[in-house]
Formats: sequence, structure tokens, C-alpha cells
Amino acid sequence: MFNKRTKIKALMALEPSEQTITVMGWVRSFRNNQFIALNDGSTNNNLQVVVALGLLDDATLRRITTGASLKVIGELVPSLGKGQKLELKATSLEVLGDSDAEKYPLQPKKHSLEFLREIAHLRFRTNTFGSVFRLRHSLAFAVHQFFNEKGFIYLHTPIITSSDAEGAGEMFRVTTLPFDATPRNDNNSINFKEDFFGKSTNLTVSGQLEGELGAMAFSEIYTFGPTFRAENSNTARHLAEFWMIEPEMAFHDIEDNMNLAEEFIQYLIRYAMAHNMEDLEFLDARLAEEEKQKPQNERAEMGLIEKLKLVVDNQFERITYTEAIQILLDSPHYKKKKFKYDVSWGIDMQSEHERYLVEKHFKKPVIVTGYPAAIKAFYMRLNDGCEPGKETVAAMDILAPGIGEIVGGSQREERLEKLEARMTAMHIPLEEMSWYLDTRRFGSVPHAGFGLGFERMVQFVTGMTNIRDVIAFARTPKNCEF
RNA sequence: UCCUCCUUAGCUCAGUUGGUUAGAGCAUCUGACUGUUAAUCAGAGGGUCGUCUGUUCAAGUCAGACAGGGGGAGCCA
Repeated sequence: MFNKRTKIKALMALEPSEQTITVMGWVRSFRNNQFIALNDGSTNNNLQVVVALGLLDDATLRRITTGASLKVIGELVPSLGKGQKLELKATSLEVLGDSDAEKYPLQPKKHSLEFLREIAHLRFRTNTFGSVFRLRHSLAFAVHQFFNEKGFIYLHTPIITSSDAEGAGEMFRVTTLPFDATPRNDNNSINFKEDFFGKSTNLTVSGQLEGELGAMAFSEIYTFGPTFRAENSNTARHLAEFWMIEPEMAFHDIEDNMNLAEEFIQYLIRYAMAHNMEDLEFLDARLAEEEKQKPQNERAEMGLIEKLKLVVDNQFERITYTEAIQILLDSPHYKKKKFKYDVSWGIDMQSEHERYLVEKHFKKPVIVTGYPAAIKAFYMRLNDGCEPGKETVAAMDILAPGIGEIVGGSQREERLEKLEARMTAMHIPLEEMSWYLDTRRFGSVPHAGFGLGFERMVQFVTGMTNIRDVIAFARTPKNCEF
């Protein structure tokens, strides 16, 4: 019975007719005891339901409040009013679920994003979050479609891991040991042999190392799943629980890796523009409104859709780390001593440096390659022919305007001796990583991969400035509601 | 973790050099109106001023601690 309803998005595309249509949704507003703005989440456009005077008794009318759910049967007719083409002339109306107007927190007015974060379970019912989460869905779907079209295998890497060698960040411990009576060894250290897995385990910070195992058999794989970092990061672009996409490709070098990452990002944006233009237009207008509140010199130079078009229509700028440092050193900004942190070859670039390159110098996404080995992870491939003391690795970061690092990747070190030497130098126990080193012992091949923070991608496409507003229920330090 | 700003009605905010009964708009409720579009008009209710401790005859206002939030930084995706 229920599935006979018509979704409002589909209904909006229909021609008015005498045919009887059933809709269901939630009341956004009820004006004049006659006009209901009904929304079912399929689109931000509300359906105007018209209740003729006398159709309903007073008791039922009083139950049509903001947030209440309704089943309405009626005829789709051309609207007499000016705000919409179509409206549903109700012939019967049933309140499925009441919503106490005195207690329902959402009102037909603007709410602050901070307030909506506190009622994250209801914020999906607002236009902004409706658009954001429909886009998030589309982007997730596009991720799978992109890799599927290319013949990549979707590999599910583990959430619970005993490997703690990625060095990507602080980890969340997973244990069933009692807090008040932890079993101890003779030297008073915790005896993890008593723990559920018989060893110390954590939530994963990255599926990359396991992903490499898959690439060594399937040629090309990708992972797309939650990752966890217990860093005490309190910023608008960090979460303790976030989703990451990590493709890993055999027979790819750093150049192939960059090409794929660029093509991937452009594909996702194109997909969103092709399938969610209405939502993008809403967010574009929302952002423009927000920009107006800011002082002139802080306003973004481009609108949301304009920015997305620019990224899709232009190649990303590609420069080496060495060139990036030179650009910074030559910049008027540097000469006027406007950087807080000094610039020299070998530094790990600060946000201000990356922002300068992306937002001031190139004004589009930038791929930086060839970072100093000293500031990068053990698995990145050492470049050949480096000046001693200036060793670099085949790493690449994609920096996006407004977001910063959106992709981090590298060609992996496939040469066993070089990898072992690097791991030893970085105090990574070889025995524990034996399974990883097996890939280099048995049929090692040049391979590469990257990680893309899904929420940062959603931020980039939606223009939402706080990452907490692009994930349904944000996990951040001191905050784990719902 | 550091710097900085903020916390007053359901929401968004105002609140003067510390002073007696803390205000507005929206929302809610009551009534009017009935083709509205953030409907309109009239009226009403709604407050432990984040928490604690101090200073003072007197604290929303000053000081300290704590908690929560925003922005920035670090760490990173």
C-alpha cells in the first residue's frame, strides 16, 4: 500500500492531470489553514498541498503542524498561486505522525549551523542538509561507478587491525579487557594474550597496506570505508571517524597515479553536476548569501558552481616540491615577511604555504610531487639520482582551494632492500610487517596509490566550510552524540 | 594541545560607567482574516543570564576556575 505513493521529485516532472496521486512526507509549513508545504526528502522543492476550506474538521487541521508526517491523496493541478507550477488539491488527508509544535525545534526560518549540529538527528529535514546529504550519496555512488568502469576490485580492508606501523596518527584501542583488573605480565605491562584477539588491536587509520596486498593480485583495487584517528584535532577539516577512498594500482608509476587522481576528482564533480544540479544551485545561493555577511576582503572570488566548473575544465597545476619552495621564496608575500613560518628546502609546508600556492599563486588545484624523504612515510619510493642529503620520494599531494590537502599518495617502494633499509632507519619492526614485505619478496612490481578524504571531497563540492556538516553524525574530540 | 572570541527566552540577538521590574524579532498559544509563498493583523505566555567560587551595600555586567561552542594554528585526509 505505502509503496504506491509518488515521490515529490518525480511528481514535479509530471503534467497536471485529473489522476489521483498519493504523496507522503513531512510538513515544512502550514499557511492560512489551507496551504501545506510538504517535503519527502527527494528534493528541496516542497509540494504545495491545498486543503479546501471545510474538507477537514478543526481537530485534524490543528494536527497539521511543522514536522508532522502526512499521507495525502489528491489531484495534481496547475497552481493558482505564483510560487509554483503545480499543486496537489487534497481529497483526503491523514496525519501519520503528530509533531508537537511547542517542542519541535525546527522552525520555518534560518537556523545557525552550530545549533543544527546539536540536533543532527533532525537537521536532515532542512534544505541545506537535504542538499548536502543527497550530494554525499551521489558522490559515494560515483566513487564506485568510476572504479567499477575501470575494472578496479572493491576490497574491504579490516576495521580492526593489529598493525600499528602506518604511523598515520594516534589510534583508538580495541579491547575487551576489564579496566579495573587488567591482566599483567611479570614486568607489570598489560598482558594482551588475555585480550579478545590475543594481541593488542586498534581501529584502522588506513587500509593502504592491506590494499597493496590486493593490488599484487588483482592489479587494481580500491577501498572505501571508515577510518579512525584519535588525534586531538579541533579544526573545521578533521574528524576522529571519517571515510577514505584508497585506490592501489600495480604497474602504475607516480605519473599514472597523478593522472588517475586528477581524472577521479573531475569525474566525481562532473557526476554531481549532472545528477544534483538543483542541490548545487541551492548550496551556491546559500554560500553567496553567507559570503555577503563577510567583509569584502575575506569574500571568496568565485561562486560554488563557478569553482567546480573551473576544476572540471582545467588541468591541475603540477609542480615539484623544489619548485613549490622556490615559488614561495620568490613570492612578494615571503619578501614582505608575511609568512609566520620560514621557508627553506626540507620544511614540511605549513597550511599558510599551501594556501598561498593554491589560492593566491595558481588559483586552482595543485599537485605537488617529489617531497623530501625525511618528511614522508616509509613506504614511499625513493627517487633515483638524488643529491646526497636531498633525497626525495615519489610522493604527491593534491591541494585544493579552501580545503588544503585533499589527496595524499605516492609510488610505493617496490625494491625489497631499499624498503627494508628505510624501515630499519625509521624503527619499524620488520618481523611484524613480514606479511607486507612478502609482496616485495614474491613478484614485486612498481605500484602506486593514493588516499582521498571523502568528507573533504564532499566539503569541496558542497562548499560547506565545516567538516562536521558533511557527515551525518560527526565524531570529534569530546563529542560523540547519537 | 596552543592562541583567540563566544555562552542572556525554543531560535537569532540587544542589554550603557555594576543599581531596583532583563528587552526585541522570529517561533509557540489565543483570536481575526482566508490563494498563501519567511502570509498578515491584534493580544498572551515564556528567563536559575553556561556552572562554581570570589570582589561589592548591590553582579547578566568585574575577577578566577571549570565546562561547552566558534574561528585560527599544530597533526593530517
